[in-house]
Amino acid sequence: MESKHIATSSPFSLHRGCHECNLSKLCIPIAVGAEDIDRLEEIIRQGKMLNRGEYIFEQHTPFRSCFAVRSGAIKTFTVSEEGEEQVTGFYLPGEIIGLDSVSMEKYSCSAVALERTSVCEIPLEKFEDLASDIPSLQHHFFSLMSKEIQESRQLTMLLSKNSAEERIASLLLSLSTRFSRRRLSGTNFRLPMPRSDIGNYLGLAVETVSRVITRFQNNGIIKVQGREVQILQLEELQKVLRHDTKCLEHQKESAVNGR
Amino acid sequence: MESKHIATSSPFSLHRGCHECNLSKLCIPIAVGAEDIDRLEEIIRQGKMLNRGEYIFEQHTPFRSCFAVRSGAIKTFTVSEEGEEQVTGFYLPGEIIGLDSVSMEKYSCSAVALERTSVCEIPLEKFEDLASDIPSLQHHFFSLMSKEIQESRQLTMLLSKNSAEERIASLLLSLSTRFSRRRLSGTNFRLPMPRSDIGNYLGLAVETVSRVITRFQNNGIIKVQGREVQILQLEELQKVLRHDTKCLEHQKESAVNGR
DNA sequence: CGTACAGTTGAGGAGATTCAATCATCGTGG
DNA sequence: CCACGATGATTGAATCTCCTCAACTGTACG
Repeated sequence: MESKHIATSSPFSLHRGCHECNLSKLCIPIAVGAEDIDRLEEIIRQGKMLNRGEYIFEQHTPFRSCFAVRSGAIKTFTVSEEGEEQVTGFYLPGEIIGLDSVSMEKYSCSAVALERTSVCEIPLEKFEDLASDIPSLQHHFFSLMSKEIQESRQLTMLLSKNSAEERIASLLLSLSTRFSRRRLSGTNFRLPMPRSDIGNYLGLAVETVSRVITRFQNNGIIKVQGREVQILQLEELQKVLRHDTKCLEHQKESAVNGR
Repeated sequence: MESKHIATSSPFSLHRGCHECNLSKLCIPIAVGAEDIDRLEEIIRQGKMLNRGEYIFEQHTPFRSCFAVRSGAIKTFTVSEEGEEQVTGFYLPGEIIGLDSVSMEKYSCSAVALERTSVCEIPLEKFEDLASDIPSLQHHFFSLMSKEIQESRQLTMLLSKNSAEERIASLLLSLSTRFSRRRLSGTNFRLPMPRSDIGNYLGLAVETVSRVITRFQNNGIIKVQGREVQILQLEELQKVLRHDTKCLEHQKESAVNGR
């Protein structure tokens, strides 16, 4: 269970540059030619390590940098005046955090490591200069931010229109495709976050998350053991998201049928 | 009721440049020095007029430009595969639409005029070149996009954590501050959108929107006549948003008391 | 081996939805 | 200028999904 850390966060990989990073096709370097990667590397501080629970940055502190996740997993969240936490996102290797605070005075959310995690720091001031010089880099960064807006819109839509089942199906599918992109299994993976964070993120009570997951399992769509997830019927999960299927065969009936 | 249009969208103002536009402090030009505004004006197509119901751009068509709203009001929305509409935002003068599609192949949403509206077109390709040349412009544009992410996050939060009353209070307050920014009344204004769009945007049924508005009115917080809104107690509305007050004194009781 | 925390399960209740009917408003054409 | 249909808005009643509260189970860790 801890073994996967070794692969991605060994001391060696930490000090490799963007050239060697196997995430470069997902990350910032994708935008720049080989000759410009060196300039990019110059401004990026590589491979800062964090233990579970450690902060990458904190809400309301001065904004300096975005961060690329290199290994591990991160959650971002805001805390309202009343002290309520709101999870705004989960970030996996190859993804960028801090885009919502670019060109702001202060970070608009906090970011904490959900497990042992390494990140690359992208100081925005220097980065903006570089982006002015390299049009494709500016373009790519616009694109990243634009995607972030779209994803947030997606989530908004999910929350405003979809049932608990559909929301959870959506999250599972999102994780699945994001693992696949990194050439990991899209059907067998470990949830980096506790149920409470899932609920918070999706606007559901923990109990509801738990119930829905159990329901999915009873319907043979997934198999769950703690945080270990196995997607057995990907298509069914997609159907759930499309309002096609409802898996809410309330257990009453099956109970009556003596199962 | 139609008089306000004359002020902001008379043929004259349409062909005035950014220099004279009274929205320049809210819009793009804020970022550039006086000497650079001319270069900005060169690439911006000013004052395109649209009637209510006309599209500024349509989802899935090739992305070319962002648009700054000059007068009127716009709603953006996506249509899912099943044909369901999801309103993603309302935009008032001084605000920019299309940021969620920057550096994308195609528009990720459609934009239609909610009333007679004029917009300025910002062709992104040329704009990116200019942004490379003018660091403050690049910076400002990053900032705009970042704000858009944050606002979308705000909305997500609203939908996931807040009741119907709180959501509607939030929208009213948002409109109020946005009108104020333009030095219009923040307490007396006309809703540019129908209840159905409000409901769709806030993840509520039209009936719920109607009920909550009526409730607010019964509690003396606002006065509503069709789309004309008068905020009578701004502080109370803010309290609602902070979970402080609940205005759900269900009418039952007042009915018992013989009203 | 007990404490703490994460996750599951059950019962009951509250807020929002859905369905249905009614009322209001507005632009249009006779 | 008024009647008309259409769309938008309101109100009521019944239903349902999800939340809350509570108890319980499992698991990690000192």
